[in-house]
Amino acid sequence: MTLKEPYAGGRSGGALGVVDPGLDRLSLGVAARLSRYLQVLTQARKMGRETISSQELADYTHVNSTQIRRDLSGFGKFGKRGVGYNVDALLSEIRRILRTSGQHNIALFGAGHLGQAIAGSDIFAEHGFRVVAVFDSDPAKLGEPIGSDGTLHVRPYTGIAEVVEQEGVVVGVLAVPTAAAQEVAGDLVAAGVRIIFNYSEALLQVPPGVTVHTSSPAVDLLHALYFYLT
Amino acid sequence: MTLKEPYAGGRSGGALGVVDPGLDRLSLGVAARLSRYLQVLTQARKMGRETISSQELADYTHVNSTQIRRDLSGFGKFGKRGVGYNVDALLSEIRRILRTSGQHNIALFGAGHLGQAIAGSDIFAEHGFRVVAVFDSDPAKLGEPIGSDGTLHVRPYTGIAEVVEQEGVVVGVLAVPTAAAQEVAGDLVAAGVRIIFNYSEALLQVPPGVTVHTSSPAVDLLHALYFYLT
DNA sequence: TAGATTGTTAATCGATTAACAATC
DNA sequence: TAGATTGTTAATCGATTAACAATC
Repeated sequence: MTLKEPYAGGRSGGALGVVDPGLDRLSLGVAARLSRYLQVLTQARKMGRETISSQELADYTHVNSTQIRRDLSGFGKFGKRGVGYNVDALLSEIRRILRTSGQHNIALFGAGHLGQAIAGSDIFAEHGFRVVAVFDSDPAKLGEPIGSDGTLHVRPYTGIAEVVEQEGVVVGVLAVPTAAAQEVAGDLVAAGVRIIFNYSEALLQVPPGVTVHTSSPAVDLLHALYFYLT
Repeated sequence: MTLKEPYAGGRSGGALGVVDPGLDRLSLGVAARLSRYLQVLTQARKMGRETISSQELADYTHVNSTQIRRDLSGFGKFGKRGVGYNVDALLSEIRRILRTSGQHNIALFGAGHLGQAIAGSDIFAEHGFRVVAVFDSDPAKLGEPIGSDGTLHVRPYTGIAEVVEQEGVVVGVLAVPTAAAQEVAGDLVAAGVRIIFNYSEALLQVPPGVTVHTSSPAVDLLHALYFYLT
């Protein structure tokens, strides 16, 4: 590893020696960890914390504290020895590194319990994402208000392509029954969406170029239980 | 790496050379991946699939196919060259390796949207876990049926310790508002629970020896978005 | 000053990847 | 047979960990 190459997979920048931090492309691992730090910092700020140490971040994220210091030091010297990191300042730095400024629009499918839990979360708004449409094929739910800000209402499951185009949807979130997931995924792909979040258990078939991320609260819990119960 | 030591972190067994597979303790990484294979296999079986290749497993889990073959070959030769793995047989093998036979009881806190989504999931029953109690402090919800089998009803938020003892609860799942999470966590710890799943955004303070796993559907989505949107 | 914590190096470990013989 | 896929090795890469000087 050369001079100041950030510890970030470093496949770009290469021979320059000095790399403009924040312009280099992040590796998946670094991006994932930074977003977890961001989540803890956001919560720590709400709790009124002014500084936080790498050890505390490690306790909350289960990422090694040396790893955390190394991740951060690749982009600058954000901490104060003997004190820790300023919560507000570090939040800003990580937001800058992750380029969280952009506004990304999400379409949600399924207004059942999970869909309502997701639509009602204020996390997205806090991080620059926005749920712009909620679809459900149950006529009984049509028009029902959903989400926390009172502006969203459940739409019928029609006209996906028009909504995707008009609202600039870049991510489709599937909170539908497993049996319905493949159909919705197909419609999303046809509408031009390239990122799908699948909270069902379905094994989705999508063409190359479309990314599917599958996870659900119950499956997550299940995976983690294998860790802890042995 | 010596003779037949499974590729599994291998901190036990050591000099023996031949290690009884299935009795060795799994590393965290291997256990996590095996449980993901299990999830895909379970779904593949429901879809009527008889065999599956390491490449297909890789597509669905985003784990490298060589890694999958290596994970599995540490415990035996389960595949057929040119064909792939038999879904049923591999399911049994992984279940045996993960010792999924045990019955583990879960207490759920919060009967809101997320709580109902979790309680209503049939994943737990499929994998040998059981939600034995659901608590909520909202009097309007008391006695309400919850879950898919009709036997569970929402309990008032009292007598945690008694329920934990009588029902043999080993895991507490928090699907409560962020502001309430710390109080419930404290009560769970006092009742002797050592594994807590936190679906709120709270940064929980727990004594040493207690494991907290924090994640929520919305936060998961957020983390993953940083991958795909750049 | 004394204690705490960062920033950084070095060593080790586990995961990823490419490659390919074995074999179904 | 020919094609496909496993089981396995070797090389590389990224994560983890220990250690510690720098310094707040």
